Amino acid sequence: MLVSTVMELRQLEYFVAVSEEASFTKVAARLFVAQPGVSAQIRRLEYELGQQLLDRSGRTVRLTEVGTAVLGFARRALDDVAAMRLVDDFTGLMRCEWVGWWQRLGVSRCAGGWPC
Amino acid sequence: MLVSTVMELRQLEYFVAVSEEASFTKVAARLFVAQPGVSAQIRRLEYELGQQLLDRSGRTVRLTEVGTAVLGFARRALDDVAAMRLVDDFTGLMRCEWVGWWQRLGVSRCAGGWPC
DNA sequence: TAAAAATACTCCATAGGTATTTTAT
DNA sequence: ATAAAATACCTATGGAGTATTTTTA
Repeated sequence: MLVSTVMELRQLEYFVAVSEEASFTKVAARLFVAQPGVSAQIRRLEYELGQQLLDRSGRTVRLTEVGTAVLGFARRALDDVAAMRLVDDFTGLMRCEWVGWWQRLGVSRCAGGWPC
Repeated sequence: MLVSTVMELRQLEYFVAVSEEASFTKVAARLFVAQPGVSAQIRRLEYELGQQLLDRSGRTVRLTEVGTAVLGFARRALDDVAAMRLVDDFTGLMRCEWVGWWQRLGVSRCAGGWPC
């Protein structure tokens, strides 16, 4: 029984992945973790938000209305974390060559203040 | 000795708080946790990013150049998570009355596609 | 009946607390 | 000397794995 939880980035990663794969099992394989772990983490995320994000009835997993809205913010949060990892060790500026690579992945937002 | 870590939202919260309070001890008091926990979490964050975010030499804690850059993305990630919690249970749309409150806190970005 | 998700359970990593030491002014 | 951060140590929570059951088309 769930009592209290603290949202974790891992939960957002799993949720975003499931929204793409439409399958807990496939996500588990893709992320090299066990399927029950994916189920448990996403369940905790839903519990913390107090809302059902995924519709598990039916053979394929589908996003709920709420899940669709939450997904956008989850992606943005993960994008921010990804950008955080691209800060240059020395200058504190974004590494432009990496930003290019990063943008090719479809990340659309620009942090502003970049030297590029 | 640190071996492997997974970034957590708690670490970002602590880091942002320390950047505001300029003190591990004050943040611990403000967040109702013990000071060594704050130290440990921020140390893990620095370890994972491979970069020093805070300058602890001197009486007051100061952001490094890198820390300043990372701080912006940490704030954005936490803003995204905050927005995630404002998705309406039923409609999947942002609760506008809450967005107003939220914006008053100084959160500047707009998710787009809001009904308001 | 076959697939996929949920549940039961066990174990171990680690987050956090208390106590103490180190460091810097 | 004092205040703040780091370190040491201990405990307990919970994250992840394996095995199994439930559910749905």
